[in-house]
Amino acid sequence: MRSRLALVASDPLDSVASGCPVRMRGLELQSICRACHGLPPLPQRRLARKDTLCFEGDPADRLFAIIEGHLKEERVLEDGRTLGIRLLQPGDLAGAEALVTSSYQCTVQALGSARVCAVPVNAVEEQLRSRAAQGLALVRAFSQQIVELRDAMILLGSMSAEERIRIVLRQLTSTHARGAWLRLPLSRQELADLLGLALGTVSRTVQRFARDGDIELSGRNIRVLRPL
Amino acid sequence: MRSRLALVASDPLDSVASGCPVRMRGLELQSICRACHGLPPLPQRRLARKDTLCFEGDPADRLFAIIEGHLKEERVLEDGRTLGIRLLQPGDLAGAEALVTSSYQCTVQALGSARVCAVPVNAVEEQLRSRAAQGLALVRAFSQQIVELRDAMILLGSMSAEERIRIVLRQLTSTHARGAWLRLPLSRQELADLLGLALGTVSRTVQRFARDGDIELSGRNIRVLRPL
DNA sequence: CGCACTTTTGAGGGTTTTCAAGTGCCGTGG
DNA sequence: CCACGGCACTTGAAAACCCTCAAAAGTGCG
Repeated sequence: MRSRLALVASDPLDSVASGCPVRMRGLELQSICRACHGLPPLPQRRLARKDTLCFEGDPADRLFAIIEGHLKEERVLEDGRTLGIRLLQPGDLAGAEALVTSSYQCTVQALGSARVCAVPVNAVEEQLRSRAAQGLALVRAFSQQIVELRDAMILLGSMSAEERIRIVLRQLTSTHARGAWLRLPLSRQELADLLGLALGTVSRTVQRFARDGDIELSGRNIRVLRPL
Repeated sequence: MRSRLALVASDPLDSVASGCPVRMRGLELQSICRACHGLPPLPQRRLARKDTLCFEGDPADRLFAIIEGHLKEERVLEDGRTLGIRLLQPGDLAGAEALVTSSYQCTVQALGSARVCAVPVNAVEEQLRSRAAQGLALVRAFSQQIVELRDAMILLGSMSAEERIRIVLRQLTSTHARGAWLRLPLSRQELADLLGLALGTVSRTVQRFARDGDIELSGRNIRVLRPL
């Protein structure tokens, strides 16, 4: 399948479009695409685990589009605790607030190695003014983000610890076959932050799933035995 | 001030723009504006308390723009509980999911009498294709909504009952002078749903604020004595 | 005035947090 | 090669917080 794709994609534009999760969503923001074609300036950034794309309070001048890898969007509270907002996957956008605020309101950090396009906001705005179709694509992307944030609110506002953890585990393992081992991209603490729980609660609950035979654990590696 | 406005606004377009909270945000979605000028078809809807704009699961074919009044966006859970997502005020948009989903994911209900524009999604999309500037305005509106949803997540995910209630009360009373009486647009139950708390907890906590002398209560009427 | 609805208030119980100690894993350096 | 330290994870006990259930009091409206 992969080789077939390479054969078919003789036009570099098409090949990029099929491989780039951002463009596959219909978004072709000016600078992103220039980067995809390998022309300077390249707004792409490569990140290693724990590298940050932006910190809360930084001047917000870029919109980020995830090309590859997993990242998290989070916020540090006055008392030092951290609350995760959402997980970011290829194709997702971060830093939406750059369009309405002068500083970022979240920290975006890589969970593993990742590749991201950092598009200057004024390039986005310019693009929106000149190419109407882009407006629709970006509006759709944001609309999707709104839907996801509401789901996260349901999770935080109405579910027990067990339900929250079950849902995230289901989500994180959804791409793998039953019984296959996979390494979680998040530590227990990061999971706890994402779910608004205490570290201990996450650890205890995950262990209980394991005792009940739903999953098998080996440190950060996990294997789903029964559907969660 | 009101009479002065009427005098100045000789041009109907201007008078509408200054009076319409949606247009004041730079959004001039086709059908909305036609309605504002009093021409048919009029997509405006008038609502009384408890009237709903849409139910979860309804086919999602319109975007709603709040012209007047307060509404709430909420979701009913499988077990029958209700979780509020956010409060809607004039200028806010609801039903963003219409751009990416075929059915609404929330119920939008009026807290008091309200007036709303219901713009067909395909009119919005048409507008986005033909008038690039609209894209930017709509993207900004959605971006703002994302920021607000993240704030709501912080509230649900990391704050105590007392903090949550303090914040909503602060927000609801922010437009009034200290010491002035005002009627809350929400019942205790609705407040509880919005904050992911139980009715009893809300009532108890609000009473405690009153005992501590921060506020004075008389049923659903409230008066702030000390800054919350 | 009475009815329906909302709000207050109490007691008891369950879930989650906090705090703290212990275990296992892994890379570094002796 | 093994000892060491750091880090992530596990586990326990007590306490805090909030929920559930239930009854009584208050409020608004016909």
